[in-house]
Amino acid sequence: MRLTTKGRYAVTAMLDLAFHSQSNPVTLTDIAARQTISLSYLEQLFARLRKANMVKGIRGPGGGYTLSNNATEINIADIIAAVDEPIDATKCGGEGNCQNEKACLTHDLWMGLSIQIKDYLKGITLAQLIENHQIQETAKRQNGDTLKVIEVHRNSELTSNL
Amino acid sequence: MRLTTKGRYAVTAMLDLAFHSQSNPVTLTDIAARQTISLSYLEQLFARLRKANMVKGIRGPGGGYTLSNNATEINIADIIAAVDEPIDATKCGGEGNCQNEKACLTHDLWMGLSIQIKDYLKGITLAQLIENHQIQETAKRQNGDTLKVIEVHRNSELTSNL
DNA sequence: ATAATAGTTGACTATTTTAGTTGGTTAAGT
DNA sequence: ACTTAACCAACTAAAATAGTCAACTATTAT
Repeated sequence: MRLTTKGRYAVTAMLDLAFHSQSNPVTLTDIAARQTISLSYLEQLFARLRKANMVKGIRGPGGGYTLSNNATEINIADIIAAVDEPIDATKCGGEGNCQNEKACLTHDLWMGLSIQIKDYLKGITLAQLIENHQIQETAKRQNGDTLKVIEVHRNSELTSNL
Repeated sequence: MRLTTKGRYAVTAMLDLAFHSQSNPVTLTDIAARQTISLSYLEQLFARLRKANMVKGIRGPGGGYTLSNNATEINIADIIAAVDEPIDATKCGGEGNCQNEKACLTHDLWMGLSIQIKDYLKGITLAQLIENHQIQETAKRQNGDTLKVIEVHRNSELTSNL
């Protein structure tokens, strides 16, 4: 699992799409303008998203893109995986043909962590992000807190969960 | 929070260090050989890790690097942050001087997610990764399962936690 | 003292990825 | 027909990643 600006663009664009494609398809031109991403770069990203069957393109006037599935079905890990082709991560070819066991050990550890991160992002959907945000917005309005609204998440269950 | 091969190298090297620097300092040459990372690239990474006060360099014969703190005190997010200078993520300068509220909205959402990921990685220490791995190793020996040992983590608490 | 070890520094290079550009073709609506 | 907007491919610029080279400095063993 890699997490680069490319993936961020994709997630941002998908979020934008989830927001605005409730009734009508959304054009890439609109997303490009709103999110300040170049149209052609968006085209590249959406070519991959379409291949991964996450969005549907509708041609012609009034066309644009819509989500293939409900926003509750689309998780962040899949979006990132769609645009960001994966890297092998293990130098030793994947299935440890590495002589020294200890050499592979840390690769192995990283792989484990990588899977954890992926699982974590798999558990977050577009719908959750949006809904969560709205909850925060109302909370913000209620107590007038300007910042650190999001800083709530404590991962105390992690150890027990591993 | 970004997650690139650079960060992976850093985490891998730190894991290697945590393993081997129990009694004696570990040289970058050793780590380079074990993890197949070029020595000079490691030097660059460790220059940053040292500045971030995560490792101590010991000069002269028998020298090398040791962890500055106990492996239980070192979390993954800090390692990555040390080598991977952060990007702004928001086009609108950070403190939303963006005219259209909706334009900022998705940036905002991404930022929220980014913080979540960071918090998540902050909760994982080198010691946990190693310990966790050993548990899995014994489990692997016990029931002879070759693969998908790590695939345990389910994030059902996520929604409630947000 | 001196040699060996090993960290420290900086400049430089190659490769890859990211981001954007240009210039089209194809499908659908009016 | 004409417009709109997806779709497609090749190409380019800029940045990040990964690695190289060479000189230098601090430490310690002999």
